[in-house]
Amino acid sequence: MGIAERKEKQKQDIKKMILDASMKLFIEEGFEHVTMRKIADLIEYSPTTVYLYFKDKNEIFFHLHELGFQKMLEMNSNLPEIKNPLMRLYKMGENYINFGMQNQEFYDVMFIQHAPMDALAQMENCDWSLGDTAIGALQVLLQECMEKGLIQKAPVEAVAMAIWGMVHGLVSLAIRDRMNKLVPKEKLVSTMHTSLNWLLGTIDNSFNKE
Amino acid sequence: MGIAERKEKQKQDIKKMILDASMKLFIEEGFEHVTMRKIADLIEYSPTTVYLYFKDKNEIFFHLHELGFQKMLEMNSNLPEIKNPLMRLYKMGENYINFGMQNQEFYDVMFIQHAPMDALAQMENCDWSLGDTAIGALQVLLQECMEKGLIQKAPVEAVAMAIWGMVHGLVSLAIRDRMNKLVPKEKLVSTMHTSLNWLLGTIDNSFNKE
DNA sequence: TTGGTAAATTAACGGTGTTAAGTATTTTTA
DNA sequence: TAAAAATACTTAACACCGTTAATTTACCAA
Repeated sequence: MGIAERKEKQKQDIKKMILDASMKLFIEEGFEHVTMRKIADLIEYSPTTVYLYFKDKNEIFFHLHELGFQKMLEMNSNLPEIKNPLMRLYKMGENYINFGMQNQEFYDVMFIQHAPMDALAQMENCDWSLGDTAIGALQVLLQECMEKGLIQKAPVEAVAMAIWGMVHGLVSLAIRDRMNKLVPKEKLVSTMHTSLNWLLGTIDNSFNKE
Repeated sequence: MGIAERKEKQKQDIKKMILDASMKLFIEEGFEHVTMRKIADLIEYSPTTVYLYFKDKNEIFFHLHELGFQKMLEMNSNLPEIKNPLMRLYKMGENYINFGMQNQEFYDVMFIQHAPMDALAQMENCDWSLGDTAIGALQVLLQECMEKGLIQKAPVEAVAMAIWGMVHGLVSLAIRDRMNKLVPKEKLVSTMHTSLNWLLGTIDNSFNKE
């Protein structure tokens, strides 16, 4: 039955077209300018056709949010080659900030917008596995650092939340225009790195010993 | 001219009615359920009348965002009585987290939503003075702590950004449902306090000396 | 060729922010 | 006090939005 296969492939192709169009719209014009009608226009179908491939708009954003995590993962592909876990931690934080600031619309849908979480709440498997995996990786890394005596021992969960909280806080405040006056635009990213380095420096044992 | 005064007062009364209605709506039903028509319904005027008192919806949210800062300031009224600046810093952070978690819709419009900043961008005085004042207070406090040798010396701006970033990151991740699985709901606030205490503990000199 | 199925569309519903034009109402002036 | 001017408010409409029901078109199997 090659016919069924081809049909299935066509279906996947159109799904991809829809996601590509959505991505184009929200990268170029921003989240709030992504509308079902504009998506339909871009792929040259009627608006209702989109609903044959996705349950609703939230589901589309859920898929975009997944693509965002994929992109983020690619950005972290330079991590495994860093042997020193503490250096890996520094780099991980810097990657996070850079990813957020260079892909603001992706960051928005991954960590700020309600839409993908609303879609998630209506799925059978309601876990935010992508996010939980990411924070899990941070916890494992922190654990390794502590075991090797590179950073001060402390409850891993609390430290992980603190670090994630800080980098997310910096990026999301910047994205939502709350840092416009505090730091000049061109120094924003470098100041964030300074803050991150300060935080990691305070828990860095080699730093404190000196 | 008592008439002009009375008219002016009436005008202010209606403005207040509009803001009260908006506040009621967004506290009880959430930000996205605040619509011009619902506001008009609540105050029993036609939708267009609202535009005679506010330029647009963003301007209404700007005023709500101001009221949020006022509420936050009230919550910090217990700070001046704390003589030890380091203890004041702890309390300030805890207040921030508590305010955000107890007034999620206010927090949303103050630090996450675009609306008030969009309104600000179209005003003659484009400074986000409320936000900048708040972060300024944090910087002054940190400066005092450093001068008295209570915490390790470091660039004030970077440390302030790190602390603000962290508490904002924690609260905003929670508000936007990114911590549902990571921490059980009932332990969320206490875990945030743990993270904050961990961060401040690492820079607390009295803590490190022991 | 016909019948059935899958895919896509048209039309519509109820909502949104916002504006232009028109109607009351109130105040000022002659 | 009556007419004119200014103020306050409403009605109607525009151009959107997400979403659904009903309908048409395109395709494949017998």
